[in-house]
Amino acid sequence: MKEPRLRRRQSGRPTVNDVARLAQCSPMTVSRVINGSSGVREDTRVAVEAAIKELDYAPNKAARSLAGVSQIRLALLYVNPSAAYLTELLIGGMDAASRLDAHLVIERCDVGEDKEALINKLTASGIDGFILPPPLSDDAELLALLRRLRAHAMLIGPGQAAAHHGAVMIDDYQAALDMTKYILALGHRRIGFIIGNPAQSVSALRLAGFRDSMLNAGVPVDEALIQQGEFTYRSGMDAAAKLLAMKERPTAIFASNDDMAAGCVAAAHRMRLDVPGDLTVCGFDDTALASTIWPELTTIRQPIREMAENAIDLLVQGIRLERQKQPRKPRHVSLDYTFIQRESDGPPPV
Amino acid sequence: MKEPRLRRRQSGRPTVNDVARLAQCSPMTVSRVINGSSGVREDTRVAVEAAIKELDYAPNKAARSLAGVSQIRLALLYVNPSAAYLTELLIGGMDAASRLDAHLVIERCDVGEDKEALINKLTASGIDGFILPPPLSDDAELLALLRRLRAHAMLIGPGQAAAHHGAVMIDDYQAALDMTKYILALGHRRIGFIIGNPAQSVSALRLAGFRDSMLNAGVPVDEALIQQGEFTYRSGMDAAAKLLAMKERPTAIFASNDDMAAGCVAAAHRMRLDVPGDLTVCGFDDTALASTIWPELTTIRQPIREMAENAIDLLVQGIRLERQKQPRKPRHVSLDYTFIQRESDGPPPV
DNA sequence: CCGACTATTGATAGCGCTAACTTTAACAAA
DNA sequence: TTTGTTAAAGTTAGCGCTATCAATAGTCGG
Repeated sequence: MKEPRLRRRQSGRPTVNDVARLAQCSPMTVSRVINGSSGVREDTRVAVEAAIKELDYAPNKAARSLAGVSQIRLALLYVNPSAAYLTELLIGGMDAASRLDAHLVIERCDVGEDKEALINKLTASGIDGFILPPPLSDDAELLALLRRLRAHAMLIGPGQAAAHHGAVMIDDYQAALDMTKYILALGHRRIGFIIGNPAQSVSALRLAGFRDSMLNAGVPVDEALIQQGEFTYRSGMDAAAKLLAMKERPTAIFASNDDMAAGCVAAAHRMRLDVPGDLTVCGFDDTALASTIWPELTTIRQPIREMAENAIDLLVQGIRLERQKQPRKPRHVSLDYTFIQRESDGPPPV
Repeated sequence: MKEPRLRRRQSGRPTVNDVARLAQCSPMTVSRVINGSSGVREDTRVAVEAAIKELDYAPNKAARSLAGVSQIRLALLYVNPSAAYLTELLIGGMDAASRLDAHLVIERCDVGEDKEALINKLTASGIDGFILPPPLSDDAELLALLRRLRAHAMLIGPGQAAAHHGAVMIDDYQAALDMTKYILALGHRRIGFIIGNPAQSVSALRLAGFRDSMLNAGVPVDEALIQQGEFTYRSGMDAAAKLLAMKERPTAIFASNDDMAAGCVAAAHRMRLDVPGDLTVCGFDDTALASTIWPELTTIRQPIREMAENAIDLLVQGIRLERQKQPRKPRHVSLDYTFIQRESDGPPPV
């Protein structure tokens, strides 16, 4: 008679069998509960869930994937590796992906690139869904392409929610409204505004928020004080130079993002204007730059990390549902922004 | 008589069995070759390797990890989520980790935090190794702690290689030497230098590079032109303000990082000095800021992504070797930096 | 030339989970 | 009662890989 071989249970972790024993059912039933399949009586499900909780059981990922539960693979596309929000996006994304047991790949998608080829390559390599941060979330061509391919996609911070894709955003309009209201409350009346890159639809929203806030306050908008920028430092600096060269110059400038606001500060300094003594400057986004420069910028913070987490949650959920033959329905969520008051604002000079 | 069940081979991918059949051996032998175990005759190994290549076989990760090859888990610690290099570090790290089939977790390690508790928690949760970017790579206490715990760690860009941990770095001394040589070649003689945060040892290396380059060129160093900074924009601005207020002010300033260099530019602009017309400013690191502001900074680029990849490669290698009972020996590699010439330098004013 | 020994290779049995199929239970219809 | 029908739970058989042990071939001294 042979000796039985040595068991080689890997970790001390409980398995489906342990749970099954405790819940007095078969491992298969436990598996069904875990995967939320139908065909489990309510009381059985409760018993199994209790056992899972008691043992602090967590399914072994390798085993599931080996047994055929195909893993969800997501691609996070980016354009500019030094975009300030990318780090937070990655951290949030990786976190959510590992929590949901999805595989996340990061892929660069440059401006000039053949996007169709890239998407096809990724789809062919088994990518089930895409996360698109700005400015890709505003790339109509890309969105149309993804729609045509019936690919799952989740947009982060798009100006307007594309009906066919899910999206996670903040209320840019309301945030700009709030910021303007704040600047008005400081006593400013001549307020300059620098519009962002017109290709990104948040630019229009932020401008609308500014306009409506002025309107609400009954302060007429001097169109000369509204300058076009393109979200770059340089464009902010140039726009501010124009504004500050006017004979009746603004006492405050609200730039549609932090880079441009930093450019405003630089322009002001070149003209020997003190910020915030002679000029209030406010930004938008709370990127690293906002708290790097001096004075640190008063701005609006977007909860980037949380947005990434939400995007991945919803995307994974959507893909899982579709795999269970449920109809697809893109979800849109709006998260709260935060007003960050720092050192670049103050009352108008007397 | 029963019908045989449906096979459920998952993907079209070849398996060990396919390789074994082609190489005319058992799957076990294939496995041995894959894992580099000893005890396989040379000609057998060659045959198996050929078969692997022919079939373009890649082992199934889930199956291996299920079968007991324990996965390597690494933690990348960071302090400041908006540190400019973090994105590149993450991208490089994720890439390498997924290529090597290691699991990477990203963990924040704040300044005030109880590092011992954090490390213990991570170790307990099965982390096998740590990646430490600056400034953690210079945190003597943390390094000593890791050494005490006999944890694997890989430092990124530390000033001096800790003997007990591996490290990936560039030659900061040589880079500073090169930059200084470049500034000298432009014709500058009165060159200001802003030292970085003294707690990070790269600061001393960069200073030494500057000094030696001046020495080599036979240009005496005016100690008044060497100012202490702390790697922040504000400190760079203040230091530059002092330098530029001198009656015989420098015609060039070499700041030990980009944030400080950006501060220098701001200080110069406030004094109505043109950069580079009246003042040359050079930075170090090529962070996003360097190409955000105007004028864009001439600086030194560190190959951050590549450094992260190397760090993970070496760390995984070290851990694998130790698991095969080989002695541990920390490896240090030095990668090439790049000199990036942009718009912030020029000949001294006449 | 034989047994002891070593270097290779092979056979077997899982790792933890789930797809596919079978059985049992439960109940309505005939 | 018998039979059909369906819901719920159980059985079986792997997924692709490797640890462990068994077998085989080759080596060497006596």
